[in-house]
Order: sequence, then structure tokens, then C-alpha cells
Amino acid sequence: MPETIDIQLKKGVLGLCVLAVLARNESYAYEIASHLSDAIGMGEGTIYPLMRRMQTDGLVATYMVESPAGPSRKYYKLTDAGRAALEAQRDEWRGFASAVDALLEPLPATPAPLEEA
Amino acid sequence: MPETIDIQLKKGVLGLCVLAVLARNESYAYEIASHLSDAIGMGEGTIYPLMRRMQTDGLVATYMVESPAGPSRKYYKLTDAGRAALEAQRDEWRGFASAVDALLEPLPATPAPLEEA
DNA sequence: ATATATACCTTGCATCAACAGGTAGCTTGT
DNA sequence: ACAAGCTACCTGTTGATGCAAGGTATATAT
Repeated sequence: MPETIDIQLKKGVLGLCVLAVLARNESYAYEIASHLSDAIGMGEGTIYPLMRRMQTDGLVATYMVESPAGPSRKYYKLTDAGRAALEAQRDEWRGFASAVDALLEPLPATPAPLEEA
Repeated sequence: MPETIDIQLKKGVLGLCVLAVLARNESYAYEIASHLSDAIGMGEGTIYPLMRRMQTDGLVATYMVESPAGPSRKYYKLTDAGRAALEAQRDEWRGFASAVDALLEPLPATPAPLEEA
């Protein structure tokens, strides 16, 4: 993977990635950001507006946990709506990605048409 | 694939799709639009600003062809820069899509850790 | 008191897909 | 001659989202 991914490619995908990360384990924003920074090069500061939006949309719920070092951490977990959104968006992503992959495949070489008798 | 794809998912991807379509055959905008409308639900009117941008970026060259019905058609073909962009963007897309797919895979169940003796 | 690391957050900006609204040419039918 | 339908093209405005600059705050170590 190149060092940086075009910002536009990530549009609309980050929310799905957050849902997928939270489906594995409950997590706090800074940790999710670190995860997604490693996986797909997402900027750290991107996570907070995104988590706020997802909370507003009812896809996640939050709770605070004391940290062993530094300030308290705001943990996130999926709601039922979040799980439903994950399924729907995963299917949508897979359909879309498959369609794009199909476009990117070169067509098999077609034999030259036979000359008319 | 659901009836409609989230607009945000298409951000940044349409140019790559156009390059891929033109790698197969030279084509005119309306036809490219029809192709991409079928493949990934792109709106017809979206094609013209996109083709203009790609032409400005030197990725495509154009020529006019009389049409058997209706007005003349503006055909597009890839330039050398366009072919290079196709390769680079295809690699970028594949790396990105693979990374997203990896995030979407559920982790294998991990065995419970053994209790300490 | 200061430095460092962790953790959180808001806001303005850039970019691009959508699409409304439009022009124009050709064919066919009246 | 005109209207309708189809093909083909095009621009400007809008809206959504990722980015990143800039900031606050807490805990630990020195």
C-alpha cells in the first residue's frame, strides 16, 4: 500500500471501519484512531467528529473509564442500531468494491470476428 | 448490490473507473456514463465535470466523431499519463480495499487463556 | 514548575459527486 | 413547418465528509 491513501477514497468508509473495530472490542476514540491510522492512514484528529456523528446517529453508546496514565478515556460500544448499520454498510461496501474490481479487470481477449463467406 | 450506493463511497473512485473503462475501449462521455450508471450507479450528469477535470489533468485526449443519430460525440482516449495514473490508482484502490476488507473480517475466536498454576 | 505523553475536542477548509437546469442536433411523425 | 422524442453535451450550486490546525486537560516524571 502506498504511503498515503487519497483522502477521497476514505470518504464514507471510515464509519464502517469504526463499526467493524467496535464489533471486535469496545474501545476508546484515541485507540480506534490509532488502529485506523495503522490500517488505512486515517488522521488522528478525524476520529472525534466522526465518533460524535455516530453517537448522534445512535450507532454507538459511551462510558468513561479511568486511565492508568493520562486523562480518563471515553469508551464506545455498538448499539443495536450500530450492529444493524454494520451489516448493511458491510454488504454495501462489498457490493460496491466488487463492482469496482470488476471494472478494473481487463476483459479477456476476444477472438477476431470471422470474415463473411 | 443495494439499489443505491452511498454517494460518499464513490468519492475518489469514479476517475479510476473511467480510466479502466477507457483502457478497454475509447468511448464518448454519454456512453461512459451509461456504463458507470449500470456498474455502480453513477448519475449521468456527473460524467462531464469529471471528464473535463481528467482532460485538464492530461489523463485523456479527445476527438469528435459524427453520430448516426443525434449530435456529434466527443470521444476520449487515455494518454500515457492516463495509463500511468490507471496503474497507480488501481494499486492504491486494491491496497485500500484489501485493508478495509481485513478490518471487516471477524477475528478468529481466541482460546481462553490458561489459568496460572 | 516544567516537560512529556496520553486523551480529548472544535472549527474552517478543500474536494468531489450529485443534480437541477439548460443547450443543441438529428430523426420521425403530423 | 413544427412538435415530439431521443441522443449528447454542459455548467454552477449544493451538501457531505476527511483533514488538520489549533486548542484544552490530566497524569507522571524530573
